[in-house]
Amino acid sequence: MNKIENILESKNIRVTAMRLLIYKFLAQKEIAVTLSDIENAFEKADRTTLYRTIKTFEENDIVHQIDDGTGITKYALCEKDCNCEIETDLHLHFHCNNCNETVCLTDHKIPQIKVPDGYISENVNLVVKGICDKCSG
Amino acid sequence: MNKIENILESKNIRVTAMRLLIYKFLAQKEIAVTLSDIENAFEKADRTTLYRTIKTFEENDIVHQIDDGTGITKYALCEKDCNCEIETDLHLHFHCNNCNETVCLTDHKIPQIKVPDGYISENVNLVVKGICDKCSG
DNA sequence: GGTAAAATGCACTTCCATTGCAAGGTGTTA
DNA sequence: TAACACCTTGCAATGGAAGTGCATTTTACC
Ligand SMILES: [Mn+2]
Ligand SMILES: [Mn+2]
Ligand SMILES: [Zn+2]
Ligand SMILES: [Zn+2]
Repeated sequence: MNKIENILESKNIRVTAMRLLIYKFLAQKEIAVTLSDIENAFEKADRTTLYRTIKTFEENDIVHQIDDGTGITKYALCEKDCNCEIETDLHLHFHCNNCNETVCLTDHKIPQIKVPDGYISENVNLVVKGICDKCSG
Repeated sequence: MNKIENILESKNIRVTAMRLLIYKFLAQKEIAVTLSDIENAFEKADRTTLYRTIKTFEENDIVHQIDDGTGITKYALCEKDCNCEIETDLHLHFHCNNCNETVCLTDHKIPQIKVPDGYISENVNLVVKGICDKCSG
């Protein structure tokens, strides 16, 4: 029934009111959010709590961090069964230069990237910048 | 003879002692550098001057900015005849998780990336993280 | 040399990320 | 249920990097 509780419990994270609220907030958003976004959505809560909640989610593969080049870290819920840490599962991110929103393109996996001899690839970050579908219409 | 002077002049940038020094510093480095790196190399100079010098270089396509995901902006000299702004000329960057250094892989161009219908790609940032050749030996 | 424009240096600000510590909750076990 | 350990939350403070305003110095040009 209460899916979110189950998800948290499956990761051995305590279910708290704050965590449920933040999880719901992330789930309803279709774009990556900054800590400030969360802060604005929960003005009663302390910034530190929100920060540490997100960090807890991140450490437990509930959210992944996105560096879209704006200089501000963004976060988005992982897909269910996603394996963020596996290189072949990495999707690309799109940042709109017009509306400034960043989205996960979860079904656009990052192609295999060749690196020179001697280099070992462990992880790839691919961000495309441009105009999103809402803004290009 | 004095190549650097020529480069600066060709971009209509005044030749100053500071700019020559910083250009030389960047040229001798084979890795991308942070503002702090430059700061440490020129302790007599003011941080703001170094900052604005780099910005001037950047605006005139003498250096390009690199966001390798560490959260600290890095800079590297552009290749001669490079067209940083042209999407097809973009090369990938490699960040070593061991020595923390970031390098331009200038002859590894970024492949064409497909984006969903309605999205327009203007720019791509591709950073591979892993172990560099010096560290993997 | 004199002048205007550009570069430099200093002080200050802003913004985001991160930490220490104390207080409040929760769950567990005797 | 009472005590306890452990986790979570809130508040205050810090740190690092980026950026700005303004006065002073330097440069290019006449
Ligand atoms: Mn994503
Ligand atoms: Mn580069
Ligand atoms: Zn948009
Ligand atoms: Zn290395």
